[in-house]
Amino acid sequence: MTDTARSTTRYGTRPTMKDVAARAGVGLKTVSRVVNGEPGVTPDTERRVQEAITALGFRRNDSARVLRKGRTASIGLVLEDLADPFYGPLNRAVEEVARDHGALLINGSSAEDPAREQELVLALCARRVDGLVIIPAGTDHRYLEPEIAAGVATVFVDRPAGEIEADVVLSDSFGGARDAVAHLIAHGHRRIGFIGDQPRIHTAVERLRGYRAAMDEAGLPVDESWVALGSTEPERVRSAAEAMLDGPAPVTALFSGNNRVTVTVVRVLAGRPRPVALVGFDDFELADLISPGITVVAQDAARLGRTAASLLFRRLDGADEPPQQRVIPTRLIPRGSGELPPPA
Amino acid sequence: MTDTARSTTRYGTRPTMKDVAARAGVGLKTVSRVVNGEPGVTPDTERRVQEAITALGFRRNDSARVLRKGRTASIGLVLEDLADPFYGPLNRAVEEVARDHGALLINGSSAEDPAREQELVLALCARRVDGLVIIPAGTDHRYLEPEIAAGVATVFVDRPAGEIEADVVLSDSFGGARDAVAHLIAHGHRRIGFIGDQPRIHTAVERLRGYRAAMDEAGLPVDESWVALGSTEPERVRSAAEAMLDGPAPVTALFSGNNRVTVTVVRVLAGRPRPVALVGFDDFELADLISPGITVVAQDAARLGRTAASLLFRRLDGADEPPQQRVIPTRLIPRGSGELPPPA
DNA sequence: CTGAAAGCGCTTACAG
DNA sequence: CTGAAAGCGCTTACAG
Repeated sequence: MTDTARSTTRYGTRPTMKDVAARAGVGLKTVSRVVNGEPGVTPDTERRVQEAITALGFRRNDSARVLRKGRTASIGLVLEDLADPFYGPLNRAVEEVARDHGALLINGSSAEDPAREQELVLALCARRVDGLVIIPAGTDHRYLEPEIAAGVATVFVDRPAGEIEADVVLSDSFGGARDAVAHLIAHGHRRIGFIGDQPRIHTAVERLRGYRAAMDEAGLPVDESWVALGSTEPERVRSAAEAMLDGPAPVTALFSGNNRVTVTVVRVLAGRPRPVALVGFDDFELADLISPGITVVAQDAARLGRTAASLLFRRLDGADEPPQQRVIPTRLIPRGSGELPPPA
Repeated sequence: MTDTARSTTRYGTRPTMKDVAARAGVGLKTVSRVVNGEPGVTPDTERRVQEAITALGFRRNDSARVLRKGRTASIGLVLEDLADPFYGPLNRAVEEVARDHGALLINGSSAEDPAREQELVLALCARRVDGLVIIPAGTDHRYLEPEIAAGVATVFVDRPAGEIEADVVLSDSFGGARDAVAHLIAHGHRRIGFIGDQPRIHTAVERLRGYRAAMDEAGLPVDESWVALGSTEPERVRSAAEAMLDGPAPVTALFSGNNRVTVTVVRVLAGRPRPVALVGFDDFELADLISPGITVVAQDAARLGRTAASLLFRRLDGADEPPQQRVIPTRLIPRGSGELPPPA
């Protein structure tokens, strides 16, 4: 049956309310009432309509409905990479909130490319999503102004919007980084390296600021060879780490600026005879099972997502407050690698 | 400006082609031509229309377009949990293929709940997605028959569809499990335990079948206390592992049925004095940095996603072949834990 | 090169 | 309790 049915009814042949109405011998509006569970239909009429619906395999076309209703009951989430485990819990948290509000989630990766971010965001606006949760790749979001003015609720997460005022939900990158570095200092380190993400990324800059603040508060000088911002490609991170460890002013501890950097640094350190202390920004699975366990500054990615999505739906429910900034605290989790002392 | 503009133009006040036409002093169809880059508009007219578009902040409403065009240029992906790192690369791969075909991706988690899967899938059908990629939670997909008959292309991934014929892309669970267990046997083990997912999940059953086949081929008996299928909750896995290790016929090696099981088993083994061999189904980040490195049977999740999405778009492009089944090979990666010998 | 009319599948506003 | 008409914002098919 499948093949024939498929080839003959393949496209555009779905039954409509009009078809159901004709088959049930009622008006269009009556079908609409039954489909939407509105009152004012006799049980007998309702039954006839239900039978026609079942017989024809009718399913309401929500994209027609949307056109009349205004709201699409869908939101967009633009993040950097759907494959990055850091974004999984955030993604899921946004989905749960959307689901609670009866909305679907359209997802996309910017691949850290501002042009791709813009293309994706504007495609979502063209689909008339009710709102957007954006982890920005770009630094200029003025392209969103007409959309926001037209009523597209927009919340930025993890990094702030550029050149426009908008709601934003951030982790405490500065505070978390300062805690991490202060932790290493408290364990006796004086020469500490920082390997972070590209300097155009807000969190990288904030974490560098936290690193400098902790060093400064302890009265420790920072040799500029101890700071390396750049891509998170393994080769770049590896050579940055090696330069710091083997350079003229070798570091005794490293602070890595995000989970991708940490992973590479762990690999580099695993191949070395002498232990080097390490604290990483971002937690990751099994960090406690490596030996020593990796001390991290954990972000609460699920809470980041939940907070952003809740804010979004508050806006959609009509909240008309000025743009807000929410900061989610981080948590230092000691596991061993950050408590290693400097060599005697 | 933002606040006033937002509160006055908040909803439903986006400019339409009609507004653009009025402002540019042209007909509706001319605006449509300019917006869609169709030929047959003089440069001068085009310029006037473009000016009106910019002045009004017009953006074409794709959801109206969709209603006329038939295709929505969107596909749905229903997986188990957006937060699960295993699905990240699959998700991203599906997105990339969708993007190559100009389609957006609507995402959702079934939370391993058949009712929620169905609800989500039917909501996607109501939105008239062109196609669906489904990692099924349920075992009866007859509810999809009218949708498939109406032309919704559907591809199942990771687990087959239940009670209907449909395209499916699977990892070689049976072969991978057999390889894993044969590997342990080759390293001298005779008493090997298997801790897997719930028996209603197809992959769990296939992997159990692979386990039994390998044992059988080696002429080894299987004590039924060595097999435990069930939830992947840490408590369940922990007690299953402990029962096998401390029971009357203690195992010397474990084969864990998926990444969540493996993670818990690694934790259990880390707390034990005597080394126990382990091979896990599914690779995970940093598996090589734990000591010993965790030997795994790796699935190619990205290829799973890419294959499924490509098949989907082939269907959308009119391919009218009978339902296909594609099997993606797995790969055993020895890292140490699977090469541990049994105690002397 | 340009545009008026009809229609996609629903909901809204209204009348009986 | 029921339904005919108008309209959401586009595209299609056609005419000038």
